[in-house]
Amino acid sequence: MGKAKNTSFDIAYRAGVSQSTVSRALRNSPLVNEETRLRVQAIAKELNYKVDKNASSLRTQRSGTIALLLFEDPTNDDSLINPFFMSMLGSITRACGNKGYDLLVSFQQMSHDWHADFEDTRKADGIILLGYGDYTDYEKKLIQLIEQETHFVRWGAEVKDLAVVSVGCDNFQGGYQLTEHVIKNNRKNFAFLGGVTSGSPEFLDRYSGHCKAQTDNNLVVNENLQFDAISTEESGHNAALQLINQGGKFDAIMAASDLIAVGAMRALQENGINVPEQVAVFGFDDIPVASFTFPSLTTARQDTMLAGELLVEKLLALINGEEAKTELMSTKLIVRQSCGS
Amino acid sequence: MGKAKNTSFDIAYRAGVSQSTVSRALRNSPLVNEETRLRVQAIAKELNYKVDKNASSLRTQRSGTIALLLFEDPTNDDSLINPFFMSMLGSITRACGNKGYDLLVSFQQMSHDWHADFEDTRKADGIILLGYGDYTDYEKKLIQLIEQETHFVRWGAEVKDLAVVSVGCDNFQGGYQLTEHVIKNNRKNFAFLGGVTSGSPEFLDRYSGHCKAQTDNNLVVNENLQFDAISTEESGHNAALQLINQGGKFDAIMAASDLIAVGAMRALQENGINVPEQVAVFGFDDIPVASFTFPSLTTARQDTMLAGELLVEKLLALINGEEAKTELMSTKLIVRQSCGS
DNA sequence: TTTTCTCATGCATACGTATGTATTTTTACT
DNA sequence: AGTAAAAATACATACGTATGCATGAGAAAA
Repeated sequence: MGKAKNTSFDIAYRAGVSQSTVSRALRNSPLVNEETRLRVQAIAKELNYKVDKNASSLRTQRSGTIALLLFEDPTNDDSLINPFFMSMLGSITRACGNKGYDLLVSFQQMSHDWHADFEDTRKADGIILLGYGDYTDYEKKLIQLIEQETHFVRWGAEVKDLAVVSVGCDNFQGGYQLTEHVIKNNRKNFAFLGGVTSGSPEFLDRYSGHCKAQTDNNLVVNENLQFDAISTEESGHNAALQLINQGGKFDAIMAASDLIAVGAMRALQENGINVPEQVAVFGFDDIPVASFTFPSLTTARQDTMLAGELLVEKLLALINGEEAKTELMSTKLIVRQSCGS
Repeated sequence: MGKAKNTSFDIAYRAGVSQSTVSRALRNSPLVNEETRLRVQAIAKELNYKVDKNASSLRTQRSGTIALLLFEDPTNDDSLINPFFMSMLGSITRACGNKGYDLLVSFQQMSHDWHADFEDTRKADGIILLGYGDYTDYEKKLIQLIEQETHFVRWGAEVKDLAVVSVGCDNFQGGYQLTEHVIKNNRKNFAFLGGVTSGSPEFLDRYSGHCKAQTDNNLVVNENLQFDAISTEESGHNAALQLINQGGKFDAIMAASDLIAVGAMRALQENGINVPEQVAVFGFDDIPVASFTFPSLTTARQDTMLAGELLVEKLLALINGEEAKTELMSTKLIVRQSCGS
């Protein structure tokens, strides 16, 4: 039963060397003779010895871990997490793995007083912030993080006037591209579902691109056809009902996100409005659901794989004291059935 | 610039006490006078002092962290992760948070030689295993974990003859319940899409329940209408095409998972077969997509919230040297449109 | 006043590793 | 062979915390 864990001293004893030599041998230090190194490594493997990360981290002041803070909408108290962020989570996990880092995941309520002390406690070397949310408190927190000299990067639109490294997609371009595509399909009267005045700047950028595409094509933006919505199916459903009930004409709906689009399509179908014949609908994100809806959803894809890699890459640069710049990725138009041929 | 991190010694100095008193005060030890405790805590807060988790873990041999190993299908090399497990991940994260534990997430290929040394390296106090997969190598690994006295629990069907704590859902009951429901809707000729002989025992249990419901209702199981599929939309699509082409009659399809069902519905619609009028389709899991498909999918819900809580609860019990038993959760029939009224 | 006990605090140490410095061994050169 | 340089190894220490043990200050008891 005396199953005390092996330490580097045990390995040292068996190999007939000192503990320091063991440590160096296992880290492939050039200071140690090749023969001894191989012998030590063989013994370590035989005894199934694993370096104690706590001791190692304590000594080196490096944890080899990155923390991911995922902000949830407080509205979703059930387990349904925004699928887009889930996808991001997947790619970030992979990117971390490729770089030899572990990933600590923490869900937080944006509204609550979230804790980002993973670096203070030395549990992580840096932090990735993910999730839309109320920007008023958010910025305060960012400033706090900067003051504490925490290493972090974030997903989303650029934060102006703050020395924050962000990775985001070009929401303006995405909105423009989508709208232009639908205009070419002979739609002229656009409605927009998504919070523009309040809420996330991402939605505002999408809306701006959406409007610019219209004016560039000699269409007049009808601001009465814009209805606020947050990124849930239900909210999209509600907004679409408002739109339907207000009476004005429209033959296309841009939803600020795919979830909103899905909810909007449901509302339209419930009201006997045919998609895409009567009304074209398109979203943003290209979440997995988008290809399975009926009709399948035309949308703008954000490259989550690339995003994850960039986030991790830039964070590691910061951790290593290097420079890192905010980066905007372009989106890709995904044409499916919901906007006609 | 000399921004050396505060240690408990710094707090001690300011408070005019010893480091040990600081440590005790911060951990609310009854050994320390209330007045001093409050004073120390106030100073710690003022200096934004955070306990160094590495040092703490090294000393206590407890990390306060749980590792989650998520196995992916090697087929999915793009970022699309099984949405069911994503949902589980969400609930596990939450459950960990509620218990004051951090969560380390690691994606692994079941086929590769996965590493589960988080406990050996003291990065985690225990491990949760999640994901279906090839069981041949899997069991070997489990045995290895047991031999190393690693604390772990897993999601899935009970593993017989092994002292492993599992949390799973009653796949047999779920298959039975679903099938019985559809039989009541006057369907008589069932097809089944999902790997039964090879692959995960979960699918086999669902199939068994499915068959039992038929025989209990005086129907004859047609084994020719069973086609293998893994849990992806594409695989479901392929299996359904095989089913359609083989010529035999069927008026209902049970898919071993929702993703398979979604793919099957696509295949049916492509072939002009109406769901649910001509063929009823039902799945298993109740992934988010299930409610957004057209027609929306009748399925069996696994309570991922409860599952996550149970997994964490049982793992913590094991870590604390207490007993923990394997537990089977019942599924809930979710009636939607894909099987008729 | 002396003794005993309780309560609060300080001292000393160990957790397991990584690394600067000192020491020994080997090699190279005169 | 003798010395200098290089290579390989050992020694010693620090990372920051938690905790057993010793100590000190009062309070209560004698």
